[in-house]
Amino acid sequence: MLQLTPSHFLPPPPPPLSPQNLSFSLLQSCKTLQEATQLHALSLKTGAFTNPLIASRLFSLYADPKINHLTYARSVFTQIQDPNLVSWNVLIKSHVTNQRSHDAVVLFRDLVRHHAPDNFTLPCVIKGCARLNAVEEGRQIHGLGLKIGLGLDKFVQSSLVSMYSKCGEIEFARKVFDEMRERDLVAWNSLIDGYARCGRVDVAVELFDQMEERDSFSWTVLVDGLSKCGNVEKAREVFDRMPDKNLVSWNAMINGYMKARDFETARELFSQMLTRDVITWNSMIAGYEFNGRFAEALELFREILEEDLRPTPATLVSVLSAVSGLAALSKGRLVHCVMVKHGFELDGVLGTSLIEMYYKCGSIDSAMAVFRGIQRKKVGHWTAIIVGLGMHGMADQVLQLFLEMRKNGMEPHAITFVGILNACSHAGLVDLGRYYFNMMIKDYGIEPTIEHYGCFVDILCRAGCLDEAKNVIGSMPMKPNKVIWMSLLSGARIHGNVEIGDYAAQHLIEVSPDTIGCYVVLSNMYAAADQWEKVSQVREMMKKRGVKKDPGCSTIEHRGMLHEFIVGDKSHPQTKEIYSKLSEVREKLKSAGHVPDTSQVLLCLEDEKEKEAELENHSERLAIAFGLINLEPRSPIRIIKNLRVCNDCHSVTKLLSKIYNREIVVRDNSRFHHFANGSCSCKDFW
DNA sequence: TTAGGGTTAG
Repeated sequence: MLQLTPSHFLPPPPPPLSPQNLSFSLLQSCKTLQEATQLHALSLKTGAFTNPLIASRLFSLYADPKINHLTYARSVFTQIQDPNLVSWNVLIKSHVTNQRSHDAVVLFRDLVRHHAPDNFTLPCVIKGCARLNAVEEGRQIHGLGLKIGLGLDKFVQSSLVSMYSKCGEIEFARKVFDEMRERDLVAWNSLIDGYARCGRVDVAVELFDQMEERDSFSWTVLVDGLSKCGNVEKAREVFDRMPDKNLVSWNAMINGYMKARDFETARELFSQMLTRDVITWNSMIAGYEFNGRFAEALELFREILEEDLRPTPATLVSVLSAVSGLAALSKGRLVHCVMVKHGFELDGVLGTSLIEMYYKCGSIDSAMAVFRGIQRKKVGHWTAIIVGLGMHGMADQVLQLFLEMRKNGMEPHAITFVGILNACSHAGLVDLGRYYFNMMIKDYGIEPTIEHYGCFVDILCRAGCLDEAKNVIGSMPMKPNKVIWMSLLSGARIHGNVEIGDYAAQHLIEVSPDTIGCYVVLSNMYAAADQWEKVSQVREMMKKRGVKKDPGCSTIEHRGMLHEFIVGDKSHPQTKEIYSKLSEVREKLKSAGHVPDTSQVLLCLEDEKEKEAELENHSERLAIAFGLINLEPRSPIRIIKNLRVCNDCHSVTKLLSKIYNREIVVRDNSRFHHFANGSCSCKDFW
């Protein structure tokens, strides 16, 4: 709080106490936002605000890094009559420092209508271009700088070296660097960073060795550059030689080890660190998450909370993604609580992450609730919920939301259409799929990517339009990938077209000989067509190539713990109860008239009884039995499976949802199935 | 009245 002491009112020697003098004197001593707003109010009350100098000083105060209130700064700026170049520079700089580089560049365009920019303006806006990766705009500003005689200013030049380096235009960076009359450390460091970023580590090291003087940045950019290029050993050598290791270089090393999947060494460095910042924690968490080590990521998040550190949005993005990977819904709800407690806004990327976490954990209702609660929804939020509903097979709602989205003036982008096409595919909507595929191209001018083709081909294959699918594949401007051939193969299996199945399998094995799914589906297709000799051939091929079928694995969460079951598992402490539940299930299914569908049993079991027994031990059955035993009677049973659900498990789960009057949600390797009251949301297309 | 340009996660 600003203390209004008598000296503020009676400054010696006594000039006349005009509102201007009062304000100038107070503005100089002002340090906090509260003081600034008090002065702002005072200047409005006394009329001092109408003086452009007072208004400019007040504006600079709001933009000052210590106060940094961009909204107020902008608002005051608009009220300054003819703001001078200094005020413009301050405004642009504060936008760049507040991650609003796009606005900074737009403001720069306004500025040049009123003033010639100076050697303060250009480095700022060039940095903004670098942040945006807007090399073309940067190049134009470079040209402008040359035109107005700022081409040899060392700040302008080194900002250009940095901008070109960050945008991957290393030759231009080098050119500017070579033209510099006075190359200081900043210019050298930027260039080394540029060479390291584009993978030319040898040049980076050479430049580093040539330097007469180095500072901590020089060492750090080299350590980081080497780490990023996957040369973690060399990075460690430089790091070990580094005289005063700073926090950034430790963090860079951690990232290097994480990238190299050397978790032990990353962890070792982490525990050796005497001081850590939030980036250290984020690097560890993101590293674990990126490499699929979700439980370790969540464990570190728990430690962050225990140490009373404030997570950042970057922390939460990684953590939510780790939660999704494990489908640990209750942990996800806890993270959501932490976000609410710390007052994180959901208007940006965090809203998207939260929506994704919920639908990937099987709770589309919570995903929808988050979506509805976001005040200023952006395209990313609409897209996330559309993709989520699509994965949950809720095509009607997808199409309804798509309409709503467009009514709200939102322009769908390429991924929105991936979500829509995916929904059409899961719901078997072949005509609508064609309609939206064409709408995307004609109405929105979006070039279909391989993902769009993947969905579209899948739509056609599921609906049995196999010849049309084959034609679309032939007309694609890019090489079909394994997803596309896999769709055709699966479609051929579902619709019993062995000829097209053979054709698809041939291409699939060519593109991706290690795709296990290919052999499984192919084998299932031959099995269903009673071509057992071919089934054996496929098995031989798998053996020869060393391809093994991943064992089916299902997980279920109970009281914050994840329980994992593999096919035929007998390791769970509740095994006895689980198998006795399975016997009960078998009886109930039998009385409901269920006949086991053994057509997809890959094992060459001669005996029908053996085949049936194999099905009964499928991992999701064990998980469902566990859920029936342990979960509250009315709570949904949510299961995550690593493979595609087999035909028989699908029919069984439908029946069980009716027999036990339970909602069962199964996430397989590509989508969700909501089983309730004897039917599934996928309408038996999957 | 600005005090510039260079490093780590996402």
